Amino acid sequence: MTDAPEAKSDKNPHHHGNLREVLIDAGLAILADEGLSALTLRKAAARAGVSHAAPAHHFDGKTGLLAAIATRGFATFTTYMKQDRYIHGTEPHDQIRGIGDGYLRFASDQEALFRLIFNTDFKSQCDDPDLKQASKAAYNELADVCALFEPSPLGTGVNEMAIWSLVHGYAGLRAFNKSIHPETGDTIPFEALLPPMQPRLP
Amino acid sequence: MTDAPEAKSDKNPHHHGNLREVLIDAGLAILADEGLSALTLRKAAARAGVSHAAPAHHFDGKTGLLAAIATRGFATFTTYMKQDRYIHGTEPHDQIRGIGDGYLRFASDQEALFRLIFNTDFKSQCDDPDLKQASKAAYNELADVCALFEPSPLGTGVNEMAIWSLVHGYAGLRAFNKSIHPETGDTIPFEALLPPMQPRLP
DNA sequence: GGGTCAAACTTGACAGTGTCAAGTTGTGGA
DNA sequence: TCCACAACTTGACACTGTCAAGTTTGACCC
Repeated sequence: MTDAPEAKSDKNPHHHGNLREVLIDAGLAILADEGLSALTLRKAAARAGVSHAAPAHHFDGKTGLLAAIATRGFATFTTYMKQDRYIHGTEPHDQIRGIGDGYLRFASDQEALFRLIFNTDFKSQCDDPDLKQASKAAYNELADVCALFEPSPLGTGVNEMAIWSLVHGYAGLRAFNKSIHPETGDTIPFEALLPPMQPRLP
Repeated sequence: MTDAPEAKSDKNPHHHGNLREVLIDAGLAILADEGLSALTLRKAAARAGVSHAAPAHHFDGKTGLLAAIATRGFATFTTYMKQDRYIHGTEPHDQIRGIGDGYLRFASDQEALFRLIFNTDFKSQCDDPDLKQASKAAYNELADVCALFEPSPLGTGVNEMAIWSLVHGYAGLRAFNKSIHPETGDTIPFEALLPPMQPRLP
C-alpha cells in the first residue's frame, strides 16, 4: 500500500519535506516570468502549492526569501563567470574578456535576478551571512583574474576596482539601454572599454 | 474679508492649486527619510495634507509619481555634476574628475533617489517623455566632458561609455560598500581608476 | 448677477499584500 | 503508547494601490 519512494507530494498537506528549496525555485520562476515587483510571498507559496503563511516557517519574512533567492542568484552568477572565463583563451587579457562576458551574459540572461542581487534597498535591511558569503565568492572570481595584473604601478587593488566598476557600470547601463551610442546607434562592446593594462610576468 | 494673497492653504480642502509639486516634494522627503520601500502614495498624500486618492488626479498611479520624482531627481543629479565640474580646474582631466565627484556626491547625498533614477524595474513600466528628457540632460553633461577627449584612437563614443560605465559602476559598488579594499581596508578613490586618456588638442 | 459645468478633492469600497496568533496534522523519540 | 515538537493551515489585522461615486470650488458665459 506504500507509494513509490519519491511520491512525497500532493499526498498530505503537511511535511512537505523540501519546501524551502521549492519556495526559492518558485521565487526565481516568478522573478524570471514577471519581474521583481510581481514577486510576492503569497504568489511563491501558491506556486509551491502551500498556504500563504507557510513561507514564514522557512524565511524571516519577505526579506528573508529575497535574501535566499539572492544567495542562489550569486551562486549562478559565479557559475556564469567561471563558464566563460577561458572562452577567449588563457592569457590574462583573454581571461578578463571572458569574465566580462560571463558577467554580462548573466546580466542579460537573468535580468531581474541581476537587479535583485545588486539591489541595495533590501540588502540594507538584512545581513544574511550566507548571502554575504555567496557575494564574496562572486567577487573572488573576478578578483582572481584581476590579480594577474597585480602588482600594478597604480597601487594594489586598483585594477580590481577599475575592472569591477567598469563591467558593473556597463552592465547596469546596458540594462538601461545606454550602451548604444546615441548618434551612431551602434552597440559599444565591453572589450572596447578595457583600459591598457600590463599583466604580471609569469 | 479677503485673506492675504498667498494664503491659499488650509483654508478649503479643494483646489489646492499646487498639489502636484507638493506631492513630489513629499515623495522626495519620504525617500530621503525612510527609503524607497517606505514611499507610498497614501503616505505622500498624508504628508501633503490631502486625502489618499488625491494623487490619482495628478499622476498615473504610483508609477506616475515615481516617474515625476525621478524626473526631479535627474535634474538635481545634473545640477550636482554642473556644480562640481570645474572644482579641480578647467583642464580636460580636471573636468572629468570634477564631473565624477559630482556624480558620486549625488549618489551618496541622495542615496535612495540615486537608486530610484537608475532603477530599471519601474522604468520598464513607464515611458514618461519628461523623464527621458531629464535623463538625457544628465547624460549630456557627462558627454560634454568626454567630448574633450574625442576623437579617440579607440573609436567614437568609447571614451564616453568607458567613463560613464566606470563612474556609474563605482557609484553602485560604493553604495554596496565595495569600494573598500578587502585587505588593506582603504577606500580606493575614483580618480585612481581613470585610465590614461589623451585630450584633444585645443 | 445667476446658472452651468468641469476640475479638484473627498469618501467609501475592493482585492492584494506581509505578518501575526491560534489551530491542525504528521513524525520521531521516550 | 503517548507525547512533544515541527510543519503547515486557517483566520484575522493593518496597510497598500486603485476604482466609483459624491462634494466643493472657481471660472466662464449669458
